[in-house]
Amino acid sequence: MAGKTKYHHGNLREALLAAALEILEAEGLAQLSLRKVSSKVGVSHAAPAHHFPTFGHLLTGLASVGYRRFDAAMKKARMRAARDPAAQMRAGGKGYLDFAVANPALFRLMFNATLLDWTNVGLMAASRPARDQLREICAPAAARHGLKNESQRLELEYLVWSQIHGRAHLLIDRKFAATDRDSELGRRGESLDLADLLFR
Amino acid sequence: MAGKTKYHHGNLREALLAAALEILEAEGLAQLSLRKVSSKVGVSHAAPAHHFPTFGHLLTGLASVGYRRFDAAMKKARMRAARDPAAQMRAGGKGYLDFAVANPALFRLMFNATLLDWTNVGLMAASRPARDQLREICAPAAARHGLKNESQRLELEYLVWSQIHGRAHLLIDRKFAATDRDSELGRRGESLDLADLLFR
DNA sequence: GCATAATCTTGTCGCCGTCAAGATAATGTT
DNA sequence: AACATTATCTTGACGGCGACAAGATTATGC
Repeated sequence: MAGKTKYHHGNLREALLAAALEILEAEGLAQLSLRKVSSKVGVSHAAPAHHFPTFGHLLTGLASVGYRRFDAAMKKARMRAARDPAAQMRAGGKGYLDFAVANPALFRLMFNATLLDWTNVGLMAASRPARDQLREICAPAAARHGLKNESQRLELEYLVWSQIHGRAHLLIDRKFAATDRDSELGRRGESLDLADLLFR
Repeated sequence: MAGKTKYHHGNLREALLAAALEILEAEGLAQLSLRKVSSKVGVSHAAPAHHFPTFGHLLTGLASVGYRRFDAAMKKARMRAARDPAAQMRAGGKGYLDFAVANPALFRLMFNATLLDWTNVGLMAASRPARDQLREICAPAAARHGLKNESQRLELEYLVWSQIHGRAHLLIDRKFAATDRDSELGRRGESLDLADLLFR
């Protein structure tokens, strides 16, 4: 089943995704191509067609893998943290940032609406758990501020999400001063923290 | 000087940038190509080479144009607003979001570190004024919170910047519920605002 | 008026995504 | 067990792409 010189690969779809992920983070999205992925896996240039009809389908598959790892990174960070609301919010943010810094090209891809097919059921399913975690993290803060209607609760989620999402983007796009990046000052937030402002 | 059938175009560099901007927002970055821009302007496929040696140089030129308009959008929004610190912060954010929503593809390009040459002096110069506005907007809040050292002041700027930058990205990547996008609820922040938290 | 440089065109190359047609292997049916 | 059907992979081709080279045309400076 895992032979080398077989006409049928046996696990081509996953092999293509793995190879594509390596190329994506090593060389960037602009250097990612179906033909390069194919040759890395050892199949012909047209082999991916049956598993990924177009290049866009491959990107959507990559994003699905990314969202599962993204969700896992946040869950892991939160489990290591204390259970109080502020600590959970900070831990979720830390997992968010750690993932983005470790997989910058994948992170950009996952949040680029123009490159992905968001009608794809696999992508929708893969991205839902991370979104649910955001809701869990924000629920205590919403209660703390007495937000009752759904729209107010949503707006708080947008505030928290925006802050951490923007920090992730600015970090991977090198918009923070080098000294702060290296000392993780821009990564964690020392002097002023959104969780501080929300829970004080 | 503005003749039609001249061997020398006369203003090719600006014409290429203008055509590229149209294609970028109309069809997206993935559909932007030197050859398409060339044919839109009416020159040969190799004409841009002297003004933009590679495709990356064209993107860097586009980003420079973008940063100038970006700075102007924020300045305009702030001039229309009241002079108190909270109003100035909200107005700057509104200009930020308006620009991103009006030019989503350009906005993504401007903040994608992997696609641009940030050693380019034109790009550095074009991007500086917008960064300076962020400092102006945050200065009153830093004083309000008694932040003295440079690193604390910087960290506050990162907090404010991250929040608005993340909101811009999430907006253009359609991460906010449709009802909220349409009613501009996700765009402005009704129930909870970072300026509220900082200046209350 | 002439040399020099700047600008644009034509032609070519290899890489790309995509499609078509055919080869090979796995699966299901009897 | 034999056979048909389907899934999977290969080879070949097409046009579009960025980049480079060589030559044509125009502007600039002496």
